[in-house]
Amino acid sequence: MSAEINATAASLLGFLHDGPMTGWDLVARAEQTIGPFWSLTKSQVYRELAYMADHGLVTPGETGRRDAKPYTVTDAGRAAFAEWAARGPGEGTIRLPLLLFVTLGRHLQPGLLRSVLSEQRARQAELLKQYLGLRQVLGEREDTDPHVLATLEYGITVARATVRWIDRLPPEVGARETPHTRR
Amino acid sequence: MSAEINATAASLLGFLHDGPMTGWDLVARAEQTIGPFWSLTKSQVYRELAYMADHGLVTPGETGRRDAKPYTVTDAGRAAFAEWAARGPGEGTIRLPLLLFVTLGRHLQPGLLRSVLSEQRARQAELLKQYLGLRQVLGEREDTDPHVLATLEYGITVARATVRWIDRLPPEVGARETPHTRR
DNA sequence: TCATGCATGTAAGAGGTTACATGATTCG
DNA sequence: CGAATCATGTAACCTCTTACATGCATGA
Repeated sequence: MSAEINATAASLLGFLHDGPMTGWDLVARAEQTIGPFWSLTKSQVYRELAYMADHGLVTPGETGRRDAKPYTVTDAGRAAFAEWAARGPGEGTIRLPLLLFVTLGRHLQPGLLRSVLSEQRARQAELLKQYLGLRQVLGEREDTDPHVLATLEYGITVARATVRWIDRLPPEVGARETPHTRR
Repeated sequence: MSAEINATAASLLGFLHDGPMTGWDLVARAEQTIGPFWSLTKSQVYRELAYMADHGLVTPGETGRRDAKPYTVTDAGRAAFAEWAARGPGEGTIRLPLLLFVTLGRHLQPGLLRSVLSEQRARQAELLKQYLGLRQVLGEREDTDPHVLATLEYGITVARATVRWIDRLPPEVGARETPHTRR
């Protein structure tokens, strides 16, 4: 049994399966391939890399230009990754501030929820446009990993669903003092 | 300017706008009305209640049966809530382990991703069924807050979208060693 | 030479989870 | 009387964010 790792470390190990990378590379890679669904900061990355190096899951290579320190995944690292994967993705904690906002809409200043929703709609529509553009580009390349494309597809699906959800919200949502509030 | 509060405290304050509640009540209420999109634990609830009582945003009432201590929101509390609301919901950090899993699918044991996806599909379908039943029940009652209903509607929309997304995934997703992996 | 991008890290604090500990009340 | 539910809280730990600090390399 190898060292236990968390999902953050596992994501780094996963990326390292494609070859040695520096912390900086990893941040960029995560941002590009799964940014919208898996946030991580450089602080976390350097911490997890240090932890993993300590436990022999990765080995630092020679420092290249500009102090770049590439890490390579070891056999133990691959084993730890496989163990993490075998545990499955779990349910994960979901915290969507927008939904909290909507739920509490009854107690917000008149108009606030409405403006927040229209802003969100614009944001999601913009995101959708970007995703569609990206799909176009990636879809044309032959070396695109279908898994990455699938993630993108999820983004498209959800962005689209969110926009439609906002459009179909009843007019009472965002209105002040819905009947049942009175007591 | 009143004390700064975080989204967790704000959610509690929001719920308290409907009348005094104990920590226990708040946990239950959150679970019921927004559970799937806004997780919180009792540890957090008691911590935030203590903090807010300290800062005069809520006042504990007399201990009722079984040590139940109901909290009432104060004017300062309402002000703090309004300030939080004025800041808007922000973008929020999203971390969906399933999507990370899919992204890294190329490096998973053959079949693992496939089984994870089919399990997720079942889970989402089950969730969808529950949501639809709940909508039926809540929709018939006249005192249902349309905002709560709207949140539920989002759950339905996304669950449905997720199921369809899984159903439409190309066969390569979950398969071992897609062409571009070879180097 | 100066701004930008590459590159690594530390420190402090906020937020969130899990396990532990305790006790009252109700219902069967 | 015993199990389930109600009810509060603490302690330890993990994770994540933000701000700070440093320095090299490249290109305009």
